Amino acid sequence: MRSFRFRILEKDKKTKARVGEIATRHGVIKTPAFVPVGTQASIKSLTPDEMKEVGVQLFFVNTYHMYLRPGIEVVEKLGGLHKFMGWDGPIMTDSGGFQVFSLGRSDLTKIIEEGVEFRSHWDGTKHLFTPESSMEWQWRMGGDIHIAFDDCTGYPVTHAVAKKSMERTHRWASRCKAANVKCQMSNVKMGRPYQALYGSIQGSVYEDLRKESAKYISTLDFDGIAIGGVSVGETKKEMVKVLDWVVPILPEEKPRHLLGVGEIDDIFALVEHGIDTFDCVMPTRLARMGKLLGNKEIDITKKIFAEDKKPIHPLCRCYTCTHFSRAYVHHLFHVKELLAYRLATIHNLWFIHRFMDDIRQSIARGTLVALKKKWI
RNA sequence: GCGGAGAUGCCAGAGAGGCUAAUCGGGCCAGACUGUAAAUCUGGUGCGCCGUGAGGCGCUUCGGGGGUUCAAAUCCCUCUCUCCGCA
Repeated sequence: MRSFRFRILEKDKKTKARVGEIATRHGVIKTPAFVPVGTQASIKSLTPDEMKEVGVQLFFVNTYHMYLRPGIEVVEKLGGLHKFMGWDGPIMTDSGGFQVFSLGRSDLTKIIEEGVEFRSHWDGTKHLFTPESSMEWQWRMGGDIHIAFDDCTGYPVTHAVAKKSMERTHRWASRCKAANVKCQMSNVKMGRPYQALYGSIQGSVYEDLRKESAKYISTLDFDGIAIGGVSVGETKKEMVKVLDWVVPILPEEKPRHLLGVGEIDDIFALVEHGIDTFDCVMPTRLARMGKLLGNKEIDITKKIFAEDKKPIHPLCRCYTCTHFSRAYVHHLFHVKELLAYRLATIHNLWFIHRFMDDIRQSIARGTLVALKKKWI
């Protein structure tokens, strides 16, 4: 019995945008949805109550980080991710594949056919990650949606390198699928609910590779498709081209996730291409740097806000904007008070979730194009 | 009043004859960040000019004034002001 279902509710006539619902055993996700990143089982500085209040439907936890600390066993012993962190909504776990790229630049990883040898960024110890182990660990942590372990191709790379990397991702995808089948069988035996798995597409900025990857991953009967290897240094135009190539090949009825993109100006492009969910660290990271989202992004650390009585955004209804002045938030940043990061994160996530509300509504009403004009 | 210490760029604080237009911080300004080794990182921060660039040139700066020296934030004299002890 699959406690995972995706339904398309409305389609935009002018673009490929669609409104839908992903049903998981921990709740329904209205799509298109922004997925904030909570790498270490925490959206930095927020409590689960605050996450809810701000509109988080689903967020992203990283297997690599959780494996190193506190360790998969600890999470398991504490009853799985949901219980461990006190969040009862849907959770998506990433495979650790991105760390091939992000840590790889500092020589902390070594790719072999078997998987990836990681050097812990905490203490330098060596650890082997394989498609099978990533699947098992994600299964044991008990997230609702898992991502296949892929080889995230860097940028720029030659066609030959990208091809090799993509082919490895494909072999690993098959292994992930096989491992996942075993996990699901265990779930049935143990009376545990079904956990979804998304396959991951690579291929860098090469049309033939991207198309090949989209076709191959689509054949493996994943519950959803993730597009990876994007926002690794290529231009925004190149990223959009990848979507142009890939999305038409993907099965209509499966949810599509784009890995690692989500600046405000990207979101229209994603949604118009029929992307259903996308995760990004940007709103939370920018918040911690004092960059607050709005019609105009402001840097609250600037001196001009030192005595500004106005809220961050005049029309915003978030907790931060309804309770505090720019001057106060500026002060908190200035003295590095922890509350600064929290208030800023609340604002940015509230903002982007309201923005997604608008996007969903405008797709349903057929006014997406108009909304985009208003913003861009 | 006596004795002692000190006055350095927006702040704080090094420097004790040439390598100093002046270390390091902070502040300020600018930039970066997209499946988080990120409450992070990078750059700029006297004025003017030349060079695409590396860089170069000139001027004005280390409390005020005056001196010594080829050369002074650094040595000497003096004034002003601050601080600490003792009265």
